[in-house]
Parts: sequence; C-alpha cells; structure tokens
Amino acid sequence: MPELPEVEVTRRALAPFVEGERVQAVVVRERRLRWPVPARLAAQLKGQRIERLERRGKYLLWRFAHGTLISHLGMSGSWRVHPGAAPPAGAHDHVDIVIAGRKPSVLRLTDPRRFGALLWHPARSGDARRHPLLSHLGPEPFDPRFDAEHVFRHTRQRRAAIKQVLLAGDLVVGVGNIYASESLFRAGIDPRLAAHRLTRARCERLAAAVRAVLTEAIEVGGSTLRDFVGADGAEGCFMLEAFVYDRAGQPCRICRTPIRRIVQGSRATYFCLRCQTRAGRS
DNA sequence: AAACTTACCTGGTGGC
DNA sequence: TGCCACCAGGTAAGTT
Repeated sequence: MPELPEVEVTRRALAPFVEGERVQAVVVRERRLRWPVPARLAAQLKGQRIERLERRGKYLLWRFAHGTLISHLGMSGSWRVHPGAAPPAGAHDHVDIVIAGRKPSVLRLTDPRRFGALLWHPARSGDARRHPLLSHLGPEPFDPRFDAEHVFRHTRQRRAAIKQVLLAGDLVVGVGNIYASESLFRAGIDPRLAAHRLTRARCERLAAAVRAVLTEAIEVGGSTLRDFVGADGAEGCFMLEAFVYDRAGQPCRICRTPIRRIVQGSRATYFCLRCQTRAGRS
C-alpha cells in the first residue's frame, strides 16, 4: 500500500524522466478514479513543460508553469516508467503521460481499485498546497517543525488512541496503517494508549521513531528503484521485514512474545504486549 | 467548534 | 469449479 515512503520512492524514480521535459500526449483510458479525471486534462498538458516533481504527504505534485497536476495513489495505485514506448495497456492501466524530447518515455498510472486521484489545479487558483485536499495536512515527518513539542501540543486534547491519532494525518502526514504500527513498536508505545497521556519523553520517542521508520523504508525502496523503470518489475515490497505489521501470532523479533492483532477504528493494529507499554519508559 | 466515528469506493482472495 | 463474504486504506461526510 502506498504510504509516504512509496510515494517518495516513486517521486525519485520518476523525477529524472519528467523534470524539465515536455508532455507530448496524455492518454486517459478510464477517468473514473476516486474523482473523475478532468475531461480537459490532455488538452491542458499537451506541449507543456514539467518543471518539478514534488511530494506533499502522499500526494505527488507535478509542477507546470500554468498549474499543478495532483496525483494520489490511493490503496492500489502505482506509476511506472517505460523508457521509449510502453507495452500494450492492461485492464487497470488508466492513464499514460507520454514524454517527448531527448529521453522519450511513457509514465503509466495503474490502479486496480481506482481509489487514486488525478486532478488539475490551475496556477490562477493559487498555490496547489492550498488545494482543499492539501490545505489541512499536518507537517511533513522530516520537517523540523515535527518534533516532540509539536507532538505533545497536538495530543493534549486528543482522547483517542495514539494509533488512530497518528493515522489521522493532522499530527503528521504520510503515516498509514503499516507505518503507524511500526512506528509505535519502535517507540515502545502501546497503540491503545490515549494520545493525551503521552509524556513529553514519549512524544520525543514517537517523533524520532516515525522519522526513523519512514527514512529506512525510503532507503530500502531506494534499492528497488529500478523496478519502477523496468517494464515488468514486480510491485515494490519496500519494507523488507516488518517488526509487527501482519505478523499476528508470530514471535516478536525482540522478545519472542507472540505479536497481537487488534482492531482500532475498524482497521488492524499489530503490536507486542511486552515491548510496547501504556506507561513508564521502554 | 473540534474531536471522533462511520461509510464508501473496488477488486483480490480465502474458505467452503 | 464457483460463489460470496470479507478485507484492504485514505478520505468525506456525518455525529457528538
């Protein structure tokens, strides 16, 4: 599932193929994503130059002089680079962006469940970061503003479990279900703990854990970067070995206690009863 | 008004 | 072999 690391790895893989290059054509085979792909998208992008490829949370921002193409991968989406020409499109290959110039390539959006999005934000509407989907997002995990003090302040009124607060996206962006469990394991915090009960010290541990887990995931993904470029590379399986996620019943990699699976807000949480506590240190 | 909860979108799959 | 309930995750909308 694409969370922040997967999106960042995607950004790094695509950037060399798109930054500074012009769009020759956009082929939309299926516009029914989470929201309809704008009908005029192809006309709007044709011949235009992509200045930069940026990321905000789990969104990719394709910066043009006249606006920004906003893409989100949802649960099952992926972008793949096909240098030169692309193979015939499969059932779930919804959009191609054809790049002309010295490095011709086709960027193909595949999304079986179609929970992803592809939206156009014209420059005249202001900066894309003020788009309704982006405006309320919390800080980036690698932003210096995301620190212990920030976590402490933004959890004082939150009585919900820290796992769910972490997932909500306003404390910090980019942490989905997988990395929420992994980060809490790394920080030694019981996912059921009410957020406002976090001590300052544990806020520090949590912020550091989120940064570390995401950093490592990006690094691991970095080694599989060429899978994005290859025509038939397997979809990235970026987290080489999760400590807790999807490991119910299997022994904790630290203490051998069987990993527990619980449901919070109708989604699965995995944790170690021994390594992760409601209070105290560890 | 902010915090919290729930439903929704779709396709793959595991169990019978 | 075929069917079907269920699960996945991020977001919007609804509720307290």
